[in-house]
Amino acid sequence: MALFTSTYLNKVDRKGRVSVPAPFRAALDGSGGSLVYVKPNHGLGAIDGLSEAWMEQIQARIDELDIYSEERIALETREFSETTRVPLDPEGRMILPRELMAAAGIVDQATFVGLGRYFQIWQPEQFDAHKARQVAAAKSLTLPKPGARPAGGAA
Amino acid sequence: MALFTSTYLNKVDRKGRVSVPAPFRAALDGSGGSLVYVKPNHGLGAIDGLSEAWMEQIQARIDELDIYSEERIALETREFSETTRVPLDPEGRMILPRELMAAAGIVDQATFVGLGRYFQIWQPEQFDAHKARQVAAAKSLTLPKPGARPAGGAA
DNA sequence: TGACGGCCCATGAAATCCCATGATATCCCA
DNA sequence: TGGGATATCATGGGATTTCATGGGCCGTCA
Repeated sequence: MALFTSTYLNKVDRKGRVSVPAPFRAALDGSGGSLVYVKPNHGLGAIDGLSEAWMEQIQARIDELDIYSEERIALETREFSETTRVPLDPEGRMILPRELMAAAGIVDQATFVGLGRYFQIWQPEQFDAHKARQVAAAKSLTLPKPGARPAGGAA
Repeated sequence: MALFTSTYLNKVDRKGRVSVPAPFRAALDGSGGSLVYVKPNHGLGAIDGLSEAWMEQIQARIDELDIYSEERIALETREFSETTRVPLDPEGRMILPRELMAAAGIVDQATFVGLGRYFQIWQPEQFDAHKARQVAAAKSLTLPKPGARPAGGAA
């Protein structure tokens, strides 16, 4: 699965269309076709962009939980009920759902941010601020060898 | 996985292209294909060059963390949002992203520095100064035996 | 009918490919 | 082992394609 990396600043035109950065398109194609799943990220005030393959990952993690458990229902609702499947036009553009644009504060520019397995779409200034915070927060974080860390929560 | 060693001074042409030293290319090919991932090294004012295999290592470690955990988001942002996947042309050249060149102070020459598992790209004079400092600092350092050092050392 | 989404076409800038050059390396064979 | 023939490499330039962006037109659905 190709990784989403780097950040790109693109314009949103009058019709609400934005070019998905070509490298992101390639990564999306590789995992299911020319479409994206978008979902509001309420905690961050951004939009999450997911590939078909990643959606399945999320489902797989949810499948670890008991059916009908409160946690599972809450997560299912959060992960899927607000997620929209968005096709790309022949030029590789997507139309951002209006509520998501509004919630993220996006008007005529959008920053696409690669985060490995998925990406985010931000109002440019908000992303700059967010990134500064995250880089500071990650300053002293290290990446242990696989297995060196107690598996988080489920196991 | 072949190691990156030695240092090379190459020209950056008008189009922003630089030849990746042939031995580095060989090492990159061996670990994923004719492409490099580049990432600003803010602490040093240089550019880090990573192989596909190395990036996959990083992703694999991040995959151990809970999705949407604060730690994971911080690391994803730090590791991927500034990292660009750069393909090599048929002659083995790469195009350095403009922001990275600017951040590293590179204009028309670049020093490629092998550092084992990865390499760096420097503005030549800055590297010379850096190297002098490093050699001095490393003078009395030893290399511990495998396993002799506790794993989780936060810098 | 009017808003919206889909398609197609057009444009300039940038990236990519392909070919060419000289300078080193490397090889081969007597 | 010398020395020419052959690769490899870093470099340069021109031609071609991709990419992001903008606009227009048309069908659809309420």
